Amino acid sequence: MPVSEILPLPDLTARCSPAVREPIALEPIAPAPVAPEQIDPEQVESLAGLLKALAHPARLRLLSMVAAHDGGEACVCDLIEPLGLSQPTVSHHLKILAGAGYLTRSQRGTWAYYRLVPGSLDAVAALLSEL
Amino acid sequence: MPVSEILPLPDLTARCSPAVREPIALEPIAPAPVAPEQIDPEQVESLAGLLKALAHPARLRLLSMVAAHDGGEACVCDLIEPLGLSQPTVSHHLKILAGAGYLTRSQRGTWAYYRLVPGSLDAVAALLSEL
DNA sequence: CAGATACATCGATGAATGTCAATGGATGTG
DNA sequence: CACATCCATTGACATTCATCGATGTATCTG
Repeated sequence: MPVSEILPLPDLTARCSPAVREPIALEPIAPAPVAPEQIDPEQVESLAGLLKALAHPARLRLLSMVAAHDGGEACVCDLIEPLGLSQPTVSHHLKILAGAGYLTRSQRGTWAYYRLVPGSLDAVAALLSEL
Repeated sequence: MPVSEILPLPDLTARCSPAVREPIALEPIAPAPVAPEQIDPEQVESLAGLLKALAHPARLRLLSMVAAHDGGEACVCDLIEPLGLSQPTVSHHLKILAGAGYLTRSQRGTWAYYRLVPGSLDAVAALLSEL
C-alpha cells in the first residue's frame, strides 16, 4: 500500500492544483468552494443570449436606425434600403432583436412598426458593468 | 411617353417610400439624408466585435472567474476544471477574450496568468448605453 | 539528459449562424 | 374580385463557430 493512501499530504512537485500551490494549512480549514466563481449559471446563459442578439453589425445598425427614425419607430421597408440587406434578412434580424426584448413590434395595416424598448440597452449595459 | 417622366409627382397609392408617405413639400427642401442612421460604420463593426467576444456563456464565466480569483489573476489550469471544458477549448476562449482587450496575458515560468483589464467592461457598457 | 507539467496550436467534425430566392398570408386598392 | 404591397416563413447554401484529441514547445525537476 503506498504511503499516499495513509498520509495524503500534498507532494512538493509543483502542480497546478491550488491546494498544492497554497501554503499548507496547519489547522483544519473550511472546505474551499469547488467553483471559484460566484455567478449564477442561469444568469450567465441569459446575459450571453442578450449579448449574442446584439453582437452583429446589422442588428446594431437596426437599433440605431429605429431609435433615430421619426417618432421613434420604423417599419421594415424603411430599413431595407439603408441597411443594404434583403427583406427576409432584415425581418430575420428584427425578429431576433424583438425576441431579446430590445424592440417591440406593432402591426398597423400592412406595415409592421418596430420601436426601441426604453432602457433595454441600459439594462444589459448595467449587467455587464456589474459582472 | 408616360406623364410620370414629365411630372414626376408622387402617386397616391400607398407605398413604403418615405417620400410618398410624407406630406408633399411645397417648397424645395434640402435633400433628405439617404441613410437615416448616424452611426459610424466602423464603430458599429468594432462594437459588434467586442460584443461577440462576450456573447458566450463560457467566456462570461471565465471573466467572472478570473476577476474573482486570488490576486485578480488566474492561470489556465485553475479554470479548466470549474469550467468543465477541455484545456484547448479554455485556451481558445481566453485567447478571444484577450484579443478583444478584456484580459491580459502574462507568462511566468510554465504558467500563463490572465488578468481582467480594468474598465474594459465598463467601456463597452458605456458604448452600448450611448447607442 | 529524461520525464513531467502547463499551455498553445493544429486538424477534424458537428452545430449554429447569416444570407437570399421563393413562397404564402394579410391588408389595402381599383 | 383581381392586383399590388408589406411582411414573415421556409428551404437551401455557405460561412463561421465551438469543441476535442493529438501534437508541439517551453519550463521546471530530479
